Amino acid sequence: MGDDPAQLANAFSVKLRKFLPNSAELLTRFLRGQRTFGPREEVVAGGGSTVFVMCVGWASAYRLMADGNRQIIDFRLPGDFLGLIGMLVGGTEVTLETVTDTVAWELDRNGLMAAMRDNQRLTEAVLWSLSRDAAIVAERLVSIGRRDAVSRTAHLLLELGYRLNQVGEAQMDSYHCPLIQKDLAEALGITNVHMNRVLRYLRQEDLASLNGKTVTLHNPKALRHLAAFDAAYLGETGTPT
Amino acid sequence: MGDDPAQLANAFSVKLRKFLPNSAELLTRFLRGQRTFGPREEVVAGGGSTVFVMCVGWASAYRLMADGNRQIIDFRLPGDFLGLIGMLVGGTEVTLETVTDTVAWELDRNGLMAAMRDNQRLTEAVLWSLSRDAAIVAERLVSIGRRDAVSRTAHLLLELGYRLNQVGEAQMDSYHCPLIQKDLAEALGITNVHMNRVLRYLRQEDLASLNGKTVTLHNPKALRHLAAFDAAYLGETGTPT
DNA sequence: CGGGTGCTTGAGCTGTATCAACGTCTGTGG
DNA sequence: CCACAGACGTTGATACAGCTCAAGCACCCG
Repeated sequence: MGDDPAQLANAFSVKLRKFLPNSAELLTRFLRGQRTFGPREEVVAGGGSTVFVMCVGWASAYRLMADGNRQIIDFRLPGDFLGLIGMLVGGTEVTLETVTDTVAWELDRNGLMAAMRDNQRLTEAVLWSLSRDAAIVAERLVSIGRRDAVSRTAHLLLELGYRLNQVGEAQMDSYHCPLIQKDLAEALGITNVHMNRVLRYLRQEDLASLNGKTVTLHNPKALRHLAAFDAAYLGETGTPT
Repeated sequence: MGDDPAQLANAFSVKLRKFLPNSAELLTRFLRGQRTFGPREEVVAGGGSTVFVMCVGWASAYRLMADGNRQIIDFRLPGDFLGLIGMLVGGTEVTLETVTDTVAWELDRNGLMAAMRDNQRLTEAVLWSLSRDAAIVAERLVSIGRRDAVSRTAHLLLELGYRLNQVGEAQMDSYHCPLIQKDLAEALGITNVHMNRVLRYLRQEDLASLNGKTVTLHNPKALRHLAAFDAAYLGETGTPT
């Protein structure tokens, strides 16, 4: 999957298909333009207030602390909105940065708001996306608050797999993951050194491994049990993996 | 604050006044009824899919873990929606429970969705509320992920003060807080024993205290510095406290 | 006045952080 | 083709924030 233009908004369409049968076509109406970013590049609006839709690549939303530490709030995958939370509540001090080469659509905020007035399904799609994003953040909050580092890691690896699967970018028990150990650590509230030890443990126990940008879930069932993972918050109905 | 009917939806009106000049009147159209709950009572929909708006009292949204531990995701105050996140993404495994005696309005989900079609301002108000709720959860995620227990606590006490202040339920540097130490601990990802020690520290350093259901911020400036608190994510513009 | 609920404190333990070093891969320029 | 630099991964030793277990205290209410 890559720079095939026909596929650019595919993830978005797939993700929101139950709300918006013709979502990609619809977005075109208030599209400001298609933007491309290199890896580890900050994503900023071209001017005025905008929202992005991820087409290709991974990004992260994070908070930079005064001491230089980062807390990654969420990873953004193809089909996800970027900057939706900050669209209405300003000054949230959250930075958006790509992980990989990225292609995104830049949407006009006012155009989007106006279109929502005419299209009930679009309104539901945006509300649903926002709710789902909030649910994902809440789930990570639960992880960091009440699960140990191993369970947290298992939970995140499963979540990413499910989310990629929902937009057709994951095989059964493995997927491409461009994150480095430091990224995972910063998302899970632990240090990169400890992240390394946790990954070693998961590898030794034959549960999961991250090798050469590929995550392999060697024992998804045990992982789900270990992390008490329930995909309902992602809008899942069944259990694909 | 209390059982004055005219004031019931006051907090909601105040909070959303920049979007909805006549919010309370508007909600009446798809109001299912007014519900009252005792303290520590689970809030469940009367039937069908509904959303609540808090009028009087405090509540919490939490996840119950398999081992009996709780992670409180957010406290819900007067003027806040209750169950908005779970409205569209089903089965999120989040329980809603009151802290105090509570009065809430129960709204019909479909009525709300329909009203949003006709009223752009209502759409913005709901989106804004959802965004703000998400921002609050994200902020707590940052706290738990990258701040120590003392800073986390300071941050939460400040946040609650600001949020209450926004709906006219907090004095300058103190407010009524019905939470017990265990509640705070469960929101901050620490144990109640440690919460106790943290509160003692804050008291000894003359920073803040929780005494007899009253939070007093003895040194708000130092607290804000300690927690690197910036109220922007709450939709603040200035600094009221 | 007894029991429950919440608060407080102590002692010891553990999961994770910190600090520091070394290994390994990859791309780059001489 | 080698040498080098830089980024990432790995490992060990030690420190400490916060957890667990346990006990006692203070208050409120029936």
